[in-house]
Amino acid sequence: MGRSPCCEKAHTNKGAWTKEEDQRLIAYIKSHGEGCWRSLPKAAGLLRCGKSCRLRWINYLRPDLKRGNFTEEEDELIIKLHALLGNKWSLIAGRLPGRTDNEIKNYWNTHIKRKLLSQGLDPQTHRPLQGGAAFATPQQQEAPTAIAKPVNSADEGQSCSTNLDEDRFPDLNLDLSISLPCHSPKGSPPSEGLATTAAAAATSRSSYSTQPICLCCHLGFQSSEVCSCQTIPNSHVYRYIRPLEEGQRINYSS
DNA sequence: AAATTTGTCAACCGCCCCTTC
DNA sequence: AGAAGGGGCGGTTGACAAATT
Repeated sequence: MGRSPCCEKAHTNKGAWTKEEDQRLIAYIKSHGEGCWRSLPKAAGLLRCGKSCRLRWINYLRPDLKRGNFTEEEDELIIKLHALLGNKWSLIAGRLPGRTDNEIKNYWNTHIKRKLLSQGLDPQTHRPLQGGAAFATPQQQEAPTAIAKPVNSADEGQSCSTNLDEDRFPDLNLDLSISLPCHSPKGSPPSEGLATTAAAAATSRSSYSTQPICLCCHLGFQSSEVCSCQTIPNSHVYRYIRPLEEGQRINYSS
């Protein structure tokens, strides 16, 4: 019994994608859209596993990808989001438009981990390593005992914010009970946008709150260019983060 | 210049969750 | 209600490039 394999492995290519395969995949998705990944390879004339096609598209071929080096602002956002969410790369990626979970995961493992270690921080817990007093971000340096507790499976979807956390980490609200507005007119779902879908998914099992929540504000970016919650006329519309324009920087000054 | 080490990142693997029947 | 299928996620691997010896 058991499950059938996701594809016929004997007749599929593996390894690096060729330009021709890329072109085939792009052309197919352009004309048919993203659909059933399982049947896509055959339909597109590709000798690839459907999962492989999906991964290639999402991580490399998608037109809205940002590419290029991570900015300092993105660094800080990743660190803060990781402190909140743990290794939930897809959720973190959802707050960084143009970045993929794979890209962020790689970046974390190759750069940020080392950066945190050099600052005397445990990359997993964000707590100071033995006897260390260093902190990850300039803002965190202002709260030398602040510790962000990563979400674990037990408390995922529940509020993890405490008064103690708020005292320790004034600029980083750890309340993860981000949720859909229960008073949303006609029960309309959160609006479009990359950033909203992940958040909605992350909270789909949690209780509903009555206040719209801006993740930017929660992460201490409320006065930055990134945060546009103040300017959104419809308070029912969730815009956790606005994509940075090319070369745009977050203004930390408050 | 060649050999070795280290770093980076695209891609794969296996598991889990959600949806459908 | 439960099994099966499909998509998505996180961890890991391996190929390649760059740096060092």
